[in-house]
Amino acid sequence: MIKELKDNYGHLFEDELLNEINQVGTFKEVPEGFKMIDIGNYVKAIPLLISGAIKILRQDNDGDELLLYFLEKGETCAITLSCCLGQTKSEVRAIAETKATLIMVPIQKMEEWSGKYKSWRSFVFESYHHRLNEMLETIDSIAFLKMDERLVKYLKEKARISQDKIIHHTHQEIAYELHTSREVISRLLKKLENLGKVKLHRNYIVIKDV
Amino acid sequence: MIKELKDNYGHLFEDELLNEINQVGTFKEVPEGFKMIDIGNYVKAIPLLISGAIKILRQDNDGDELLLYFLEKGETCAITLSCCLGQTKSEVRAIAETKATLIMVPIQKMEEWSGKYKSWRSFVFESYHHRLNEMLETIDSIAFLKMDERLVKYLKEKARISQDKIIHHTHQEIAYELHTSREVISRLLKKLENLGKVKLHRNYIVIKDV
DNA sequence: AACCTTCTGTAACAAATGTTACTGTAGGGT
DNA sequence: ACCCTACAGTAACATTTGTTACAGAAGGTT
Repeated sequence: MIKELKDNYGHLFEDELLNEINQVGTFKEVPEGFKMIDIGNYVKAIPLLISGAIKILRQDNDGDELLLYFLEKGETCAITLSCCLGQTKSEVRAIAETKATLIMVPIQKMEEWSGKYKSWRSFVFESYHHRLNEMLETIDSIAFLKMDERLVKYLKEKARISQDKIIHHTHQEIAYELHTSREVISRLLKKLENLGKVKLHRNYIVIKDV
Repeated sequence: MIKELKDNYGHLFEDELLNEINQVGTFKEVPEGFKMIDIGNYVKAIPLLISGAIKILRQDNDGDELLLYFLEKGETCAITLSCCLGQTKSEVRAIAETKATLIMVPIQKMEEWSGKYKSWRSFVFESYHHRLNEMLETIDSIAFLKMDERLVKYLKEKARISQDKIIHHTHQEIAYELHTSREVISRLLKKLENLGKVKLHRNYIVIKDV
């Protein structure tokens, strides 16, 4: 484990802390689509992402979903950190967007390391900072953009995260994540296809020029 | 100053930290409507709110606004904390919603106290936690609620914050904060009036039963 | 090949929100 | 008292988004 840890977090943490993480952390590999945390779950460990991506979703009382943002390698989930400290239930759902590898650190270490290591504090604060900005970005999209613009942004982001010009999602799945209906997505995708920006297929979409 | 400090933060911080805050902090009183931070500003001090409320607004490139949430007494602005650490520009605007009093702490103390005082760390983490949850709440409203529901929620929140059944805003001002048009707000307010939930007047609205 | 399920395309319509345009009026300033 | 300006009311219309309904195609299963 020490190698992946060093590669991804070596520039952030001092050797002593890396060693501690190595001792108490457990390595974990999850497949695409794996549900890591659901709404209402208690969080027992802090995930440090080594590879892959995790999508974070919000759900309202009627079961309507909305994609909030992605976690990528070298990042952790600030909402999880937040839950650890307050011992509160998760307000969001986390699902592996791609196959992912991570190191799970017991939550007790959180407070201990915060007092002991400046680099850990910086990491935690930086995570919060990053996450707040992602949330602002999400709010901007929902509040200020029309659905067609949101869809384009979504397709770009998905392609970037998976490093693939091919988006393996049905229109229905996209509709869930953007919180709209399948027909609306079909309609807008068809417009994008007519503009030559995408090529539509059954179960996947090829990004051409967005 | 020590009294207000003790009253509002005494249960959170140990005496030693309270004394430090008292020494390096400066007391500040701002009138309603005072613009405390604008988008693009660098943050030079951390505000600890003693009384009153601060509203936090987001703005897009076209100048369109959106109310994010309020800060109340005993709270600080996590986005500000975040800016302090990263030395980045503010992504939001902060305006006094009511007359407010606060203690301004130089940002250099932030890191120093985080290592030194567990209570300060808890306070900072708790602020982030609270703020992330407020952001989720805001996202829920924009994503899942219709404008009429958002308006009702807005009126309730304004009344609670100002502790006043009378909302001193024009329809245009409400429209800005909810990011819609004046006509839409007038139309929905009129509906609420017909339902007996509010009473409309020029420049103010009386909340009856929402 | 025949069948079945899931996905996509699309039209027609409904509802919500945004825009334009104009009227009346409250309330402050002179 | 008169005028002026900002605010509120409202109708008519445009646009966007959501809903219903159905047809047809892709692709796997038997």
